[in-house]
Amino acid sequence: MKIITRTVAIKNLKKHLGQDLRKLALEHGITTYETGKQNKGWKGLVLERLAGLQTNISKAPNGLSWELKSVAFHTVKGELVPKETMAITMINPEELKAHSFFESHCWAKLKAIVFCAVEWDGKNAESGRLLKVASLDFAEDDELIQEIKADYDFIRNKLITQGFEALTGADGKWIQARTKGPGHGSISRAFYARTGLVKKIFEIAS
DNA sequence: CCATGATCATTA
DNA sequence: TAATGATCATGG
Repeated sequence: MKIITRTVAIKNLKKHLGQDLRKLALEHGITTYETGKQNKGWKGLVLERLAGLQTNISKAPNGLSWELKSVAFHTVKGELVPKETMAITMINPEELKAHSFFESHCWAKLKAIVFCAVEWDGKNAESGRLLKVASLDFAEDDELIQEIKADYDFIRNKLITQGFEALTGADGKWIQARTKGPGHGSISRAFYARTGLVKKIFEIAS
């Protein structure tokens, strides 16, 4: 199996800048929504494919390598802004209690992340152009990181004092602990990056 | 069956 | 319009 580094992945992804993701999905045999069903994760799968990855690094329980994320952007008054929040990683209550921010998967992923901006028009995703690819290297003393850490600590503290169930998407300024489960009664949680954070990240990366 | 991808639906 | 909470397809 071939090892894909961040640099290589970005290089691969940049070859597809400006292209239509939907078409690429078709070429790679990835189901989108055309089967009549709704595959909400297809863009992520396509991107992973384009980067040269196998389709199963997604689980990344150990966060050993880097993360590939895509964000939907839409245009507001001629300016490109993040349309939605972005999932960062699952929350494991026990690990959240045990680890500090810089020990967490959240940080491990955040500091080695590769963002893909995707233009997203409407619900059906007919035109999904790959807008931009950006890699990021956060420093621990970064001002922004300190604020994110504060959010992490807040959420962590709430988990410890009020329990896992008390967490809500309203917590946190830059990151949030939103529900995210299989979707049939079973509910778990994950860290999400708010749109403001996504925007900031792109400003830094530019 | 559950974890992971990320969006969709609902409400304020 | 924005924000939160819930949901779906896929792979192992």
